[in-house]
Amino acid sequence: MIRVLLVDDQQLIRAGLRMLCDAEPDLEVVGEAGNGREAITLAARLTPDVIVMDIRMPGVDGISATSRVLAERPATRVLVLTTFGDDDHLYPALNAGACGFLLKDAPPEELLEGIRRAAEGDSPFSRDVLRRLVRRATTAGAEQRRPVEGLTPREQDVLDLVGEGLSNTEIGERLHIGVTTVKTHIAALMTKTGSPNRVRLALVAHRQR
Amino acid sequence: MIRVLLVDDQQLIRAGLRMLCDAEPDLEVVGEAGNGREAITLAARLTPDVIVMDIRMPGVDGISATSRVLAERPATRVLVLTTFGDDDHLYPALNAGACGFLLKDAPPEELLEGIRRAAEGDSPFSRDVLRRLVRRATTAGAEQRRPVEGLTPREQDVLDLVGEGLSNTEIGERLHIGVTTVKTHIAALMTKTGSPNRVRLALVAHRQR
DNA sequence: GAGCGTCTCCTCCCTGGGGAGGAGGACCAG
DNA sequence: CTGGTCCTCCTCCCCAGGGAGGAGACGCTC
Repeated sequence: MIRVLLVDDQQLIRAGLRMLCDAEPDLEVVGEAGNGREAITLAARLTPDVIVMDIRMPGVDGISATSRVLAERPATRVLVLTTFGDDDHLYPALNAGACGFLLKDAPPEELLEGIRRAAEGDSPFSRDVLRRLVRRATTAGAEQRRPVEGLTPREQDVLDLVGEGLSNTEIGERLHIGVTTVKTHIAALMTKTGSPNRVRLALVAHRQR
Repeated sequence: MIRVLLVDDQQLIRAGLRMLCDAEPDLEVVGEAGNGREAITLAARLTPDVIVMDIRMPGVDGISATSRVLAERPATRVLVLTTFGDDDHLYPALNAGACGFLLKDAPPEELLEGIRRAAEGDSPFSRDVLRRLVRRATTAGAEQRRPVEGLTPREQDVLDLVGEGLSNTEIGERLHIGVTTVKTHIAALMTKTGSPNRVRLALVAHRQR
């Protein structure tokens, strides 16, 4: 028997979710909360297995409520159920410790299955939320190394140090070369990378690593 | 009926997978490949719905084979099935266009369910692979905003544009303020953030977002 | 009203960044 | 040997960047 706490500011939605869960033999709705503050107190008192959590709520929102609840009882599974799957809500929710993220336009079976999977320790995500997650993880990983073709090894050294935020004299000292030499390399780097100023060059250095 | 192509260099595993799939009424194994090269040619000839792809193979590996296959037929669903769930394989595979990533130590039902979900356009992931994906996406997302205490809103505006690599005059034009005002804000930013020069300031801006 | 913080802008000054152009020495391939 | 690339360094020049210091205007709170 999976003990569920429903958190949503619209009682109509809460009622719908409760009916949905009550029809399942393995799900038991142990309580309802209309905002984040109620959710925190009810979670502490009722110790549910899974919390179905809305994000946009008056007062304490679902993100803060999630981190507060998990600070008290880390074993609780928080499943976010919200209308929009935008990144502004997704990543803060995951950072707060939510185990899954479903959209309200999903079919009811997906929610019920998501609650069960959450209770089992799995992480249920709606299809396009998962797609967004993958894209973020892969684009973050794709920017690992992009060699910026055509740089001489010495220019690469200088570029790295520019990316560290060093001045020309500091770069010269670090590489044991004169300041004018550093300037020469930097001039070459700027033309090669098409950077109009030093800060852009530093950004290129960062994008590259 | 879901048409499946099995790709793995060990024929014992291929045989096991084939037996597994043949026992299912909705799955049909249309072919087997022992390396990436075979996989590419067979995928073109057999046009399977789902390819179950191993990564470590002699000759052309599963990553390259995946991108080659998807370049020809983008609608193909490639489901990676491998022994180790390390990041070295995961992100290249996703970048290559794999739709899912399962581990070989998963229960057989998970694989069968994964093939069905892949065919439906979903993205099946093993539990700990998904956990790794979430962690990467969130740690990448955790660096969104770290407010750098004590900055006025206007200073924050200027800091953002410095981070973009704009010059003082460009910043002034963008914010509709004079260059000297920009200088004032930047001076404040440098003392507040402890940056000795503009590039370091830009790095602070980037670390913050 | 006094005080405070923020935004705006000013002047004076000077160093460092950045463009243009040249030059010598080391190395390697044709 | 010659031509090429790369690294090194030079001069001349200009201006954007950056420090110091002051000041007026607005809006807030006490």
